[in-house]
Amino acid sequence: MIKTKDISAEEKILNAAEHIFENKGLSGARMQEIADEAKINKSLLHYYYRSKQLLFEAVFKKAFNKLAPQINVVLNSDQSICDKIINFSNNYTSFMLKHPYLPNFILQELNRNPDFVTELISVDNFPNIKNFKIQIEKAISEGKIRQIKAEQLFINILALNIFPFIAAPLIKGFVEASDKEYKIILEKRKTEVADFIIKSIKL
Amino acid sequence: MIKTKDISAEEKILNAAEHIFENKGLSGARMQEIADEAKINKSLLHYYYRSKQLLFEAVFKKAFNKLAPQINVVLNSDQSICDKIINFSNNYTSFMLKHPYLPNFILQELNRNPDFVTELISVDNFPNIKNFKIQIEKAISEGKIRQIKAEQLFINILALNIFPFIAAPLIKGFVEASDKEYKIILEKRKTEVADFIIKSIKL
DNA sequence: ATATTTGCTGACCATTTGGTTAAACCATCT
DNA sequence: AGATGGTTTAACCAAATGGTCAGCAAATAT
Repeated sequence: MIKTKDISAEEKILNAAEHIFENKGLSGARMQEIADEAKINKSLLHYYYRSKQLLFEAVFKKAFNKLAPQINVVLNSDQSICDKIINFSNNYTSFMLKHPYLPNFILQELNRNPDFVTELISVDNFPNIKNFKIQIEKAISEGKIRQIKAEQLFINILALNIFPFIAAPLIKGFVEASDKEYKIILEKRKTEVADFIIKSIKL
Repeated sequence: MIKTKDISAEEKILNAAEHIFENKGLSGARMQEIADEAKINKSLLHYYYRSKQLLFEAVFKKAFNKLAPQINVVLNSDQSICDKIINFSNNYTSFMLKHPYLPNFILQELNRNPDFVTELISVDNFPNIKNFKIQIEKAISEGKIRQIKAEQLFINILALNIFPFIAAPLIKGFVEASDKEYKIILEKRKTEVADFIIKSIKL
């Protein structure tokens, strides 16, 4: 039972908008549908957020701010490379199993409107590869891992962890897995992915 | 100079629809916009394709039929595992550099409407993991590669190759790469990815 | 108690959008 | 030349959609 009584209308709207936008995208979502889900009048959407575009941006930024910290653990924490890979593969997959819509939503809208990235970069602590690059180069020169570009390794880490969520419907088809079976496959990836990466980069 | 005179209206429509749908998605695309791009009257869209939904499905199926054969090279050809990985990483990236919109389009619309997969499975040679699974299990028992589930390896191969295209805008932001620089990174992945995978699964 | 601000709603509006229809156009056949 | 059948277009339409506005309700201030 969710207490809907004691959360503000503004919050109810944002929650409803999250749900609808994440499922249907900016252009597929309807203001009326969001109002219905929030169980308030459509006018109230505009009262609090002025326009569909602004409501969407509020939702998008909220979503992005859920993901950015996870990426930053890889790029800007003081863990060892191995720990980063192990922890990220574990934590990210756990998190995503609870929010499987998120990566698809963010990537989709970012592809639709690439200029949006420029806006994101300027604010907050937008993930940046610099520190990670230094760490990787140091580890290579110290003989801890094999020669590899930080960018390529970083892309690989993201790809292996994020892609299974974005491509879920397709992969389910290829491997003939039910929702339940696919969830098991994803669970196994928590350790499988880290293993896979480390086996590839160790000397 | 493209000869637009000698291609049929039906074809012009499909080409225009491809372009618009791939950029804006089903709900974001406008019939009028497609008509404008095809330089024909909007009514003609309905004359040839009846409805937006049917036009979209024609575009989607055409797109999917471009991708399926590439996947099938991995799943259903008689190459060795290594060759498959090397060839797929090389061919797929080359192909995608020419059609960078494709994977995003397909995955997006499949996520929006997962039942669509069910339809796809029934027709044509929809990629299936069975043969690949046999090949992997044989290679493991023969001591050619380390122990690994075929599903997991397959997901990894797809993830490493496809993800960089889907997440392009985001990654560009993280690694501070221009379009040109990012393209170079992708070019390098043609061999980089195969290397990465093989290093991980060899004994 | 009354005034004033803030939260919320129903009715309404202009525009957009997918889709239809009747008529014009045009090549081919008789 | 005239009939025929496929192709193309302009004009139109009903429904949907984002958005506005005047007013009601409820809280807060005076």
